[in-house]
Amino acid sequence: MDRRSQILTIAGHLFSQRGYHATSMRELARHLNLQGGSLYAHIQSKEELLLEVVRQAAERFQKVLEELPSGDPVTRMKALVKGHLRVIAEELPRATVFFHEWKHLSPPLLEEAKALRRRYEEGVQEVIREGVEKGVFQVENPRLATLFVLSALNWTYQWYRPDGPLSLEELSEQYAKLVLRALGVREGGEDGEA
Amino acid sequence: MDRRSQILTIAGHLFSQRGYHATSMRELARHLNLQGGSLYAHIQSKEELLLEVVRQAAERFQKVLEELPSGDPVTRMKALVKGHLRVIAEELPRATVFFHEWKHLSPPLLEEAKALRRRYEEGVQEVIREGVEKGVFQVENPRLATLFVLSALNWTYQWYRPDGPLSLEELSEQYAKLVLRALGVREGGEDGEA
DNA sequence: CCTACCGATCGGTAGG
DNA sequence: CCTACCGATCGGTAGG
Repeated sequence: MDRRSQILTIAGHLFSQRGYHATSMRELARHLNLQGGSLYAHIQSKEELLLEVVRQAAERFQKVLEELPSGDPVTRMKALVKGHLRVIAEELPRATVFFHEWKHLSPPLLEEAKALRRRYEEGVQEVIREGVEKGVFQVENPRLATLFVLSALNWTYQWYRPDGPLSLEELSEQYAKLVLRALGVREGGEDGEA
Repeated sequence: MDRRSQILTIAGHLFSQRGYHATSMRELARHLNLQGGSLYAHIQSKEELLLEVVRQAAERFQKVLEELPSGDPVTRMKALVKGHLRVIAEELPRATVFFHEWKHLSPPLLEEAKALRRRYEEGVQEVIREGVEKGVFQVENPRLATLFVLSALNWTYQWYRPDGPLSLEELSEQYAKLVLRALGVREGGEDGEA
């Protein structure tokens, strides 16, 4: 891992824990055994650092959408829920920055962050819309259903901890069931009762 | 509204928009036509201000729990969803601070904020647990179901805007249906189809 | 990657 | 509630 990647990783940790504005460049430098000013040999500005972390997270989430299995909407939705939760589990700091700290970017860079988030949300919306069109999902308002699902998914970064009581596998299995039920899918997938 | 209440209201707006650390006391003072130092005639510290805003929001959310109708779990859950969304609609800045900015408090005050949030979350959990015990809600893991519902509810402050396409009434009606379905309640409440 | 520094701004206080 | 101020810290740069 080159120096710049190291900086990005530590910046992700600090931004997610303390928040963007509460993290100073000197503090970041200290974690890398550098002097404050030395950071600027590798990066342009604090804000560029924030955007870069957002980009890394966006890439991971986007990959989940791209690697979704083709097939019936239930299978796709399950894979989406599991993939989303896996990214959060594996990339908690970056995911946190993606969900929150992006707001502290200012106009030129802010637009890119918004676009990255919008792109992902539209991907989720597409999966749901497909299911509705095929009559598999039964919801009155697909847009609202999407917001509901995104809300349930996104907020998980607030409470999910890798060392929690539920394994990622169990968690995402059950979470997928809850999502599918909300979307009006009648019980009885591959594996039985509810 | 006395001066202190005004300060708290504007602080809520600024903290929710720019974030706690990105809001300076001078900026807050400017919005109140004061000099920076004059704020300290009414408050003790910036951090006390943050906690106070959290307290105000917590009070509103807690009131929703206290005023829940007694009766069957479905009715109670519906009222909870509607009440929660109404607080977010009516108190968006304070709600935002309650959901996010509280993290920037430090240890003595932080504990109180955590306790306020925990109390509300346990209230929600109780409503769900009741429904499960009475056999009205059908979920494998009540704790996880609670986290799911809280996630769906809490994240709404991120996208709900009072001037959006859906009225609060329509929104919360449909949101309640999605929540109830996720909790395994079969269709057909007071008002028909899905 | 360090040393040394820049101007700006921060939260908060004293004294009136 | 204002004026005037405190020490600390901020993001970033020059020059090596």
